[in-house]
Amino acid sequence: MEYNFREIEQKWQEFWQKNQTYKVDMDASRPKFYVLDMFPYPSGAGLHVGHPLGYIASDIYSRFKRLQGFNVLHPMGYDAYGLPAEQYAIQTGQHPAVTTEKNIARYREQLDKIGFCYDWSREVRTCNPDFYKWTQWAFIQMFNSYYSLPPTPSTRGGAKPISELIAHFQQYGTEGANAACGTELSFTAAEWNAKSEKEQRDILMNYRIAYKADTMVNWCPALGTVLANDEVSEGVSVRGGHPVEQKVMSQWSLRVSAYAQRLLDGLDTINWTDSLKETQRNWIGRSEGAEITFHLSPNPSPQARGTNPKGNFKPTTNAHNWKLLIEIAKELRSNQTEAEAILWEEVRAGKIGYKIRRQHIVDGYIADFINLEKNLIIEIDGGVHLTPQQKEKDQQRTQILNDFGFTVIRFTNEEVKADPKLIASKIKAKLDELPSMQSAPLPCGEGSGERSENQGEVVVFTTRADTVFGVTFMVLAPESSLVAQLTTSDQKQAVTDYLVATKKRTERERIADKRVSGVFSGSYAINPLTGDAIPVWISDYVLAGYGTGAIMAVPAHDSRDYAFAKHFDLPIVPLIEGCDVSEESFDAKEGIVTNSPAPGKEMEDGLVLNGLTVKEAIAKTKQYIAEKGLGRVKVNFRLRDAIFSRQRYWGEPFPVYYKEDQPYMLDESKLPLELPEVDKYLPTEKGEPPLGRAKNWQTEDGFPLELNTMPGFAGSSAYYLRYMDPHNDKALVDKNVDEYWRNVDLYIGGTEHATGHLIYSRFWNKFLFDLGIVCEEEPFKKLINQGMIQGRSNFVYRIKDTNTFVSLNLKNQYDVTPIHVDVNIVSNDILDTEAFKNWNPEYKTAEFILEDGKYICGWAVEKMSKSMFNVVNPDNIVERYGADTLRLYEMFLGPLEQSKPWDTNGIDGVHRFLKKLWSLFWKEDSLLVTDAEPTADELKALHKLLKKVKADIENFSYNTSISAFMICINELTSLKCSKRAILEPLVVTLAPFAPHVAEELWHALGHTTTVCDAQWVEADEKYLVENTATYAISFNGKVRYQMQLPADMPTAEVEAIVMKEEQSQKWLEGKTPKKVIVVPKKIVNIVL
RNA sequence: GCCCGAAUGGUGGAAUCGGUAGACACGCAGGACUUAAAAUCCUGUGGCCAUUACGGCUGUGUGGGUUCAAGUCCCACUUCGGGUACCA
Repeated sequence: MEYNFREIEQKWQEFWQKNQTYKVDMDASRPKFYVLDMFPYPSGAGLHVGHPLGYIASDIYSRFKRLQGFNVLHPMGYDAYGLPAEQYAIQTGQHPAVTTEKNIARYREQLDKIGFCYDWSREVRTCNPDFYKWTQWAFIQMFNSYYSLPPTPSTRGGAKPISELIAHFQQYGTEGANAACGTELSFTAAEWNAKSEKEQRDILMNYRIAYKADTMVNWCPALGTVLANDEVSEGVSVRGGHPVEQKVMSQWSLRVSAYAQRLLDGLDTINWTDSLKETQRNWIGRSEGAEITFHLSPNPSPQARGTNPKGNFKPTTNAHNWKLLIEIAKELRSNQTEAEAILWEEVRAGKIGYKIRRQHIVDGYIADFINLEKNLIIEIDGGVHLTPQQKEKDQQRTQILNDFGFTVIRFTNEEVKADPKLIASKIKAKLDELPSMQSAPLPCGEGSGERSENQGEVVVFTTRADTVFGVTFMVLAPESSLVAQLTTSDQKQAVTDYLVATKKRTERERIADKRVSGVFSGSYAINPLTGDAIPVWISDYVLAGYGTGAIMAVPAHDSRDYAFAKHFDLPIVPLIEGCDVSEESFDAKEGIVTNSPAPGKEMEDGLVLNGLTVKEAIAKTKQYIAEKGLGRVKVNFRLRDAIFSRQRYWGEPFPVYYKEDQPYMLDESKLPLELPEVDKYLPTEKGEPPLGRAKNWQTEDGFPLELNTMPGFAGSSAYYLRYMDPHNDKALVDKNVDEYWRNVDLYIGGTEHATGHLIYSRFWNKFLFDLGIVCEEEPFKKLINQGMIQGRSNFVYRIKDTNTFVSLNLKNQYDVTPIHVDVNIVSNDILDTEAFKNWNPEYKTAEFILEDGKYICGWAVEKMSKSMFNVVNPDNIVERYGADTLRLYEMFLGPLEQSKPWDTNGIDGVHRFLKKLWSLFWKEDSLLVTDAEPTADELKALHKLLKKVKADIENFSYNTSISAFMICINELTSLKCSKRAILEPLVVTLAPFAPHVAEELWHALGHTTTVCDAQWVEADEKYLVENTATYAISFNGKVRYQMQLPADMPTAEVEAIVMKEEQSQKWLEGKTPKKVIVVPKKIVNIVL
């Protein structure tokens, strides 16, 4: 009997289907094991040989576990929503549901041919309403939840109903609320209760886990849509080349950042590769540091006013006194005189038509009242001002202030108390007559009732608090809200130009680009530790989304700051003893601190870091700024909230409607909210997303429904739970079912998901865990990354301007153009010239210059893609060699995790292996299997294999286990062994790898039930004992000859024998060895 | 730019804990069988130099280092692949 793989494979695939061999049910009597593949996106191109790589690996593992007695859940489904289907729909007008359905059918057909042990009764598709119902349901739960932060570091926070937060606000306001939020708010219970429903809902958005907020997007007006960074290059869309700009858009987001610490901590509990965990750790990006507040220099500097040339300016505020004065000003504000209090009531909140501030610092003085628009200072004098000395001092002071461009008017306490309204009107009259100052006023100090804490200061986050003495400038992100506030009128044009330029660049371009760009805002800030005034710049190397959107620049110790400082000629102050910053910054966190403070700039009660190590200095600075109220110690995460809206058609609709512009959730009974039909898959004329085209896209009560849809990761975030209980319409997953299957024991998929899907689904699962829906906090216990299969392209070489093609090794004699040729008409790099002529009409008349009668093609490793003509379909391979050969060959190619090019060339080897295996059983039509007793050699060959294969499967080193099979079959073939006692365990061991041929041979051996339910055979060490060992005898590390010695010979004896050995004498050259090293059973090294 | 991987014959790869580099397979060369081809089987196959040898030298991307011993550990670099937040 021939090894007829086509017949065999078809027969057993039908058998498995008929017997429902792969159907799985809960079974409390057996331990569970859940093996999951990352489900595919069903693209129009069909499955290529790269896809099954991971599926085969997981299939082998599933079958192996089943042989070991586990109840194995191994499902498959489709990630069916996505951009390519939508793009195709836009181009062809075909409904994406139709093309997706077609693609899925093709995928399924291809998958079925490979003989996977999936339980297809559990299939899920993310685009099915009964699946996305639960995606929508989870979204509603997230909207109705907030994240309760842990009150102490040792306790843990979690998602809680938003109603609990509302109850807290009603009773206590924000005090003690401890909720993760977007911006920190502060209000009392009374204030909360006084707010309208709309105001309350607006505030709650700041706390919900699914919330709507303004975010920056790449907006392409011409396409009417938002683009990924991928789709934008040099400020224009990759598709069509239309201009793209950064735009603010209100979008749904998920508060993933609230889970940052738990996502980080959870990594320690799961069995993933270190590199993948490291990637996630970096992505989450926890940094411990400090937030430091830099107050703005309160009045425009001469430079900003244009009176001093650059480089020769003098800050108007007496910078060294700033820190001191701000404290006094605060104190004065709370201890103001009676007259000041009375007048304040008359002029505050713009009552006289001008904005008046009080206790404002100007130069070395604190002005009682000030209007910055017209630079008017109003002083209220008490009794002391009447003495002649004081009068003189006041005169001097007035003079100085006049020099800075201020007008000063004075009133006495008595005048104010007598008629405050009169004084107020006098002030107004004075203001009316004064001209407006050229420079825009700096908002600083007292506001007029609105939230004003952040006005007049820049808060930065730094992990290098120790470098605060080396801060020589500050940089704001272009998107920072402070930019508008801090830009002086002189700089307005330059800043505006810069912002326009930046708007064209995507975030990635900004990060990747080393070119330095930036613009001076015109304003100065005060370094709280040195009192120095430092310029505030704007540059796109600072990102709004990270930290506070502003940095303190320390050019001596940060390379980006260094490049910026060099470019704009800003000072660089080294802070580490002995470091050289003439060529580059010193970024390392090591060394002894100096220049902190610089000699001669010490302040009384000031911070001194000199002489400390960097580590000590960081700790000391943190402590200092916390104590002095200059900032606070803070943990910052790089992980951002996930933007959850897409302006697309082909995605899950949001279960959201709008009433008076406020989003509300649909009632759960209305789920699923099904995706409506639209006439075109394009944005509307108004620029709304495609759902804006849907008719009657509203609730029963007539409220409009959300027009955005959910992103790609929505459906993939909890699909592994749905497989457990795929037909449940009462719950995402039944509690008992979840408690049986718990979580995924083995997850196989590509590294490209490391920071997307694998973060989001961990977040999603933790959220469900907090709600008590699932019993495990981590979804994927063990994760293996499969490498990418790259394409191996073939080339033919056309002689220029002819239709003649020259073989690879002769091409240098001609002027040729390499042309991609379909790899499917090339075999072992030899072109099928007839097939080539028929491949493309253009080549119908092609002529060839051959070498040795063959046309040899060139080759290169490239991405597997249609345009390179290097796509290899698994169907073709299955047709030619069978599924078992494909399975073995994919695994034989190399280590699972490594990327490698697909090259069909080697496939004959594994096919030959299967034929050799077959010929151990069959010679023509007679079965060779006997019941004779196996010999020691035969048993050794088998048990070597059993041991190796088990260890290899557990290490996912499938390529070496296939080598082991080949070695074993080669040995058994030369031993002419066809004994049942050997072949039966061999078949069971092979069954996970090549299930069809194993099933066939299993039945040939007389079994009537499936080999899938056979029992795994364990290796027995007693057959593997070696009596002798081969020693490599080396001199100075170079192996010179080999020697067989008893395996249990003591090392001293080995040494003695080797030294006496004749061959050793030659290498010893009469010398006495300095040292002899004997490694038992391995090597002897003689050092001369 | 930043983060994570990878690099070994003509090719895919092996070497599991620092101990004989190249297992296994492809390809290639030579041979057997055959009218011939396919299939199958046998032999050889990292490079260089010798072939009188059961011979010598060299060799795991590059340059250094640690060690009796380095593909494996350390430092610096080169090239390639993946990710970089709206491809999936």
